[in-house]
Amino acid sequence: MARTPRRQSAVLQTVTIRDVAAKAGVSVATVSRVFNRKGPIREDTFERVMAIAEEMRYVPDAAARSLSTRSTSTIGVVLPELHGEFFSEVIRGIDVAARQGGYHLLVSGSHSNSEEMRAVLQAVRGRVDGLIVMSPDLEPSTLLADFPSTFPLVLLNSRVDGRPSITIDNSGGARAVVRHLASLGHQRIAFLRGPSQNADAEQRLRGYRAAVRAAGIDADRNLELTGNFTEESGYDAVKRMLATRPRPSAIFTANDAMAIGALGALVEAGCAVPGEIALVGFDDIPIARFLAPPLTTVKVPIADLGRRGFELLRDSTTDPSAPSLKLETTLVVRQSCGASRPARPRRTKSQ
Amino acid sequence: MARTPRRQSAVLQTVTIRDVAAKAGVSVATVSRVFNRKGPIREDTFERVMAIAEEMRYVPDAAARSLSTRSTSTIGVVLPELHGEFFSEVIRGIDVAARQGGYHLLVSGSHSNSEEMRAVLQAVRGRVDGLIVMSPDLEPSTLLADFPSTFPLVLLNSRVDGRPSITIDNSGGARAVVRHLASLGHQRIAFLRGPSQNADAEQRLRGYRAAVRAAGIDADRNLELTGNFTEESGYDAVKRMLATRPRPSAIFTANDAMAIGALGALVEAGCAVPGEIALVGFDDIPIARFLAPPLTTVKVPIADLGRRGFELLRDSTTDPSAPSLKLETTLVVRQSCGASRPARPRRTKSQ
DNA sequence: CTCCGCGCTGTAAACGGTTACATCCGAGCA
DNA sequence: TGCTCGGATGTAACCGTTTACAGCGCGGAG
Repeated sequence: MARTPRRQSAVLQTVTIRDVAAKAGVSVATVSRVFNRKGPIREDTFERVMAIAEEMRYVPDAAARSLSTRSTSTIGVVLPELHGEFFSEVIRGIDVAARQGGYHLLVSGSHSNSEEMRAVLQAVRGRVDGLIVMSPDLEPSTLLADFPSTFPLVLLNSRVDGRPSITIDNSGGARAVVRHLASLGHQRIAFLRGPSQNADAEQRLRGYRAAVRAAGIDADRNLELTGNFTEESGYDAVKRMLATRPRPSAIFTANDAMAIGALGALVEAGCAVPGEIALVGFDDIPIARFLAPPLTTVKVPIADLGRRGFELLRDSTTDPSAPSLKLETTLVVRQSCGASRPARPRRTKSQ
Repeated sequence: MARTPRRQSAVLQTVTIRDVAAKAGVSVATVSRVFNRKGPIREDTFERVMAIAEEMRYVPDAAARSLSTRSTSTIGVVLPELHGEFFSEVIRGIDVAARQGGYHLLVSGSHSNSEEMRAVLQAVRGRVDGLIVMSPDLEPSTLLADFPSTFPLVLLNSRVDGRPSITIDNSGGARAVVRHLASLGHQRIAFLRGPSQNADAEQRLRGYRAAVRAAGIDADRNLELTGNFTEESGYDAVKRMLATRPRPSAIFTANDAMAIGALGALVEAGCAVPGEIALVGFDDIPIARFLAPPLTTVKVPIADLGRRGFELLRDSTTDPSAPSLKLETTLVVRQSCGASRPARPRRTKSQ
């Protein structure tokens, strides 16, 4: 009862390891050994197999190899968003490190709610050897509940017990800003908060509060304005704030996007920056230095975040000691804070 | 001679379709049919298998499925770069469309030279069902040489005979700019070129030339300045140009990055924009509207590029008629061209 | 009552590699 | 010459699915 052998979907390569073996007059094991440079192979056998393989345009099938090996050589990257300077920079950081290490990247973004996020995590798992997850808004511990603790996984910008993670020194950055402004003589420094469920936003807030207390300057809770990381919310918050008295002499926004909005509101109100009110942001997105005046802000090492994330993932498979680490942030003084300094625009990305 | 059975690398799931079948008292075929909703299955069998699978936390193995099915459900995305607003927006466009269609994204970027590019294409192939490739600088036809013409593949922003592609109406956009400037009375419009091996750059140049000729205004070849899409090159070129006479009354740059550099040079020289010299860019990157003055430019539908790319790829597998298409660009008039108009900043990305 | 057809399910052969173990072969040695 | 030993290679089980085909039970037609 001859079965009709299944034939592949036309599109992919037709030449298998068996074809190569037959043509080279060796066994499949030998061909496999040649391709993986494993086990003892005679010089001339090696050459011959390679030549034939080349000639036949043989490329090992990734799926078959994965099935046998139990390892895809790809890692998954799950971000809340794919769009924007910030995330693309993270991905790039991971990409260069990963490719160097012989890994591919399976990315996925745009998961607003946790249902979607969970689904994506499930789908991606099984196709990857490890996962880099960034979930600033959603509580990650619940999302990761049904990942065995042995599954290689590193978190970016959030922490879960027992999982390695890479975070940013948000608090330190915020403290540096407040110290800097205080040293310039500011007594009333307003803080424009980010969304309260966002971990970064909360840490920046805590840094602000700690530094204000430490500097012994005005700690009025009315100085804390609410925003949600969007430019619009920055505009609105500052618009409202300008109607109140006494005004702060400086505004520190929890991210640069809100600083842009804030700047719009200030300019609209005819309020000189930094003359009447100084302005400082957080993130150092590329636009920051093109604002008028160029924005003083906190630089976060975004690409590093990605690179270190990959490295940590790679290492965590061999050494599960989970050495989470925190990356330094640095204050970038431009002109919006009042400590003026010239700045010639530098080269940026094309297109 | 009992072989020691191979056991998986500890990390991944241990429960296979056989385990589920055994526990549910059915055969593997039935479990498979339940999971793929294929073939006739009795209601109660379906429920029981599903329940057991859920309970055992069974997740089908992607590699095995791929091997059997000859289809990963992922598509590859190869870009020259991953960083920046432009590319991240392309990826996002692809991502949302792909996820909706049940596909995953394998991305790869940062290939400066064609050797690297070729290697990446090889590595990615076999792991994906199709490929979306963007290679504005490198000649794509040679890169794609050893891809059988049946391999599903679409090109972004470049064309190769017999391959479906999505391009942007660079020429039309450039013509619109020149027409607009001419209608404002400009007689001498300089053009700041992009790198000559870049296809987009060349098309924009051609559009500029055609429109200048059509408008019957000054077509002096000295009006064509050389640049390479970087901000720096824009700065340098305009700096040099300002030393010559007669000056143009408007500068049209082949992308926004160069416009930023150009603006820097103009401001530095005390040259009023648009008062003395009008300025127009191309791309409409997000920074564009935050420049002082806000930059008039050509908006290219970046996310569409990605989405349409995916759709074309999906369709091309069933219908290989390769309906390449060209996306419209639109002129966005802000203030740098002299046709003033107010603009309230709108909401942008957070963080 | 027999036979047919159909709905549901089971069996086992692929899919294309990797790799444990067996085998072969020639050199070195007693 | 017979034996050992190790390097090079072959054989075939196994990775976890999908799916062609076979089988079974049952209701209705003849």
